[in-house]
Amino acid sequence: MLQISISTVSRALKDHPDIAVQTKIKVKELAELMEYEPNSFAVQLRTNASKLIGVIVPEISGHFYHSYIAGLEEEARSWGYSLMILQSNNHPESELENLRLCRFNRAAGVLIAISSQTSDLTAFYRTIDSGTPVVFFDKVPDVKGVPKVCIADAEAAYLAADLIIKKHKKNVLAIFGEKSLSITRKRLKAFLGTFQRNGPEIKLQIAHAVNSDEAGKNAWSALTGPDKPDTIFSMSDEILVGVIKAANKLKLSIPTDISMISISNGMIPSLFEPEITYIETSGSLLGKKSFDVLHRCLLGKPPQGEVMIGARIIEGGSI
Amino acid sequence: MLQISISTVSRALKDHPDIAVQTKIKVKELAELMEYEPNSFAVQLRTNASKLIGVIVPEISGHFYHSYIAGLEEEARSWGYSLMILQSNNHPESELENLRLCRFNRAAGVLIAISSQTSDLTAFYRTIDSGTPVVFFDKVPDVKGVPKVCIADAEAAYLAADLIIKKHKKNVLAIFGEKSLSITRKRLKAFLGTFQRNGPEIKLQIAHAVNSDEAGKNAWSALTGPDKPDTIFSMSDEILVGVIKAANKLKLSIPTDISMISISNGMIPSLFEPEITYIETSGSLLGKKSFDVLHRCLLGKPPQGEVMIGARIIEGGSI
DNA sequence: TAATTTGTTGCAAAGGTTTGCGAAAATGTT
DNA sequence: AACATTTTCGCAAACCTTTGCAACAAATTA
Repeated sequence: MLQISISTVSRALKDHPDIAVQTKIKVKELAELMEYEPNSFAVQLRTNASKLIGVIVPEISGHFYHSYIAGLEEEARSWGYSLMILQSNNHPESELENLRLCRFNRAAGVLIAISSQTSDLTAFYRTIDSGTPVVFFDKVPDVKGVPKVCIADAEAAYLAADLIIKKHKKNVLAIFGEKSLSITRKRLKAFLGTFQRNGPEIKLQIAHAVNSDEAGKNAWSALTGPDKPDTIFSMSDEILVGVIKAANKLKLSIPTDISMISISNGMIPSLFEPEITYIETSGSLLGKKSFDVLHRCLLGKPPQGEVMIGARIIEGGSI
Repeated sequence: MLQISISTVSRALKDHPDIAVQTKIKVKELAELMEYEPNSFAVQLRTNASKLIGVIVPEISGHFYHSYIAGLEEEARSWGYSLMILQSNNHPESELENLRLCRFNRAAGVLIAISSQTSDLTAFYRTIDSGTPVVFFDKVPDVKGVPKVCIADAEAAYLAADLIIKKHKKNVLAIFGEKSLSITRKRLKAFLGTFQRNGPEIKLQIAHAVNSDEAGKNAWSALTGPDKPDTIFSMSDEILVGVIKAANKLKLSIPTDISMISISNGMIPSLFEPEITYIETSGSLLGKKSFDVLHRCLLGKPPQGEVMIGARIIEGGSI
C-alpha cells in the first residue's frame, strides 16, 4: 500500500537507523490503522527465541507456590515475558515430562522446584547445554555450579529461635517437617544451634510431623503431658494449622496459655485471632528474585550461583 | 542420512498411510536416536495453530483462583495444552493488555474472569471473530450468546439457607459482599427467597462487608448487641475469616455459643477447629469444566451457552 | 502386451518475518 | 563536473515444517 518493500516495513517498525524518519512515521501510522500485529510464530521461527518461561512447581495449590507464581508473573510481565505453568505433583517422571514440554514449546528459560525424590539431574544439564537456562528455586538440588534461588532457611530458623529466647520462654516445643527434607535439616540445625549458643538453659522438645494432623497430635500430647510447654514453634503453615487446632480443642488461649510462632508466607498466620507471629519467607519475593536470576542468564550475564531471599519477623500477638 | 526426502520423514513421523511400514520404522528409530524434536515454531507457523491457552484471572493469589488454575492445568495437560497465566488485578486496561498478549502469543483460546468494572466487551468479540474462542468463567458478563461457565451461586446460597432452616436456627446474621457485585446479588436473592418460602418465622439480619475487617466489625456488633444471633452465614472466605476472628475475640466457642456456615472453596474452613460447615464451590472443578467448554469450541463443536458447576454441602462441626 | 490400479516417494510452494549485502539516490567535497 | 560519502531502501536467502500434486515403480487386470 505504501509502495514499500517488506524489509523496509520490518525495519521501520523496529526503528532501524537505516530508515528515513518520515518513512517510519508513515509505516507506523498505517500499521496502527490496520491493527497490524507481527505473527509471533514467524518471528519466533526466524529469531529462534520465545518470550515464554516454563515454570515447574510440585503443586500449584499450596499457599507458598501460588504467591510465588503471582510475584513471578508480575516481574516477568514487566519484561515482556509470559509464564507457562506446569505442575509435577512431586513425581520425578512428571518433572521430566514437563521439561520436555518446555523444550517442545521452546521456552526461553525454565524455573523449577524439584521434588524431594529427584536425584538424577542429567536431563536438566542437557537442557542447559542445549542453550535453555534452567534456574532452580525453593527446592534446589545439592550441587554446585547451577543457578539457584531459595529461602534463607537457616536465617529464618535463627530469627524464630532468637525471638523465643528474647521473650524469655522457658519450655519450647518445636515441630518440624519430614526429617529427610533438606529444608527441615537446615532449619532444625540453625534452630538448635541458636538455642545452644544463646539459650542453653531453655528446655527444648523437638518433634517431626509429616502432615497437619500429626502435628496436631504432637501438640496435643505435649500440651496434655506432664511437662507442658509455654511456646510452640511450627516450621510451616501446615504444621501451624494442626497445632492451632489442638490448642483450640483444649480451649487454650493464645498467648496467655500458650505462645505460638511459626515460619510462613504470611497468609495463614493472619487468619487467626490473635494473628500469629511469624518469620516471613516471602513467596512473591522469591518469584521476583528468581525471574531476575533467570533474566540475567537469558542476557548472557555471568551466573550468580546461589541467591538467598532474606527473612524477617512479622509480629502478630501470639508470643 | 537415510537417503530420503524431508517430506517422507515428515509423513513417516506422523504415521501417514502413504509411507511404507519399513520406511516409517527406520525413520522413527533414527529420530529417537537423534532425539529429534520438531521445531514447534515452524509447526505453528505452518499450521497456524498453537497448543497454548491464555488464562486471565483478576489475581493469582486468592484461594479460589489458584485451585481453579490447578484444576485447569491438569485437564489441559491431559489434552496436550499448556497454560499461559496472566493476572489483570481487576483493571479493565490490564485485561485488554492481557488479551493483546494472548493474541500476540497466538493462544489457541482464551479463558477469562472479567473484572467487575468491565463493561465494554467489544475487544472480546473481536478476538472471537478473529477465530480465537473466548470462554468466560466465574465472573461472567451479563450477555447472551457467549460461552460461560460459572458457579451455581443461587444453588449454593439456597443450600446454605436450607441447612440453616433444617437445623432450626432462630436468629441468623448473614454477611454478604459488595452490593454491586453480581455474585452478591445472586446469592442474596436466593438466600432471602429460601427463607421467605421455607422459614418465614426465622429472624434474619443482613449485612454487607467489603473486606475481612468490616465483616469482623459487623459480626462483633451483632454479637455484642441486644439481639445476638445464634448463627452467622458468611458469603465468602474473606468474610468468614473476619467473622471467626470476631468470635474468637469474644471467646465464643463454635458451635455452642455461635453456629457458623459459609460458602467456600474448602481450604479456609478446614483450618479451624471445629472445621466450618460450608457449601462447596469447587475451583478445580470449575477449572476442569471450563477447559472442556473451551475444548469443544476449539474442536468447532456447537457452543454450550452457560454451564453451571453444582454446589454441595460439606459438613464440618460448626453448625 | 497394453492399460489400469495401487503403493511409495519427492518436488516445490507456502507460511511471515529478519537481515546481510548490494544498489540506487541524495548529499557533500574537491 | 567528477568523485567520494552518506542515506535510504530492496533483493533474496534463511528459519523448519506441512501438504497438494506429480512421478515413478510395482502389481493387477483386461
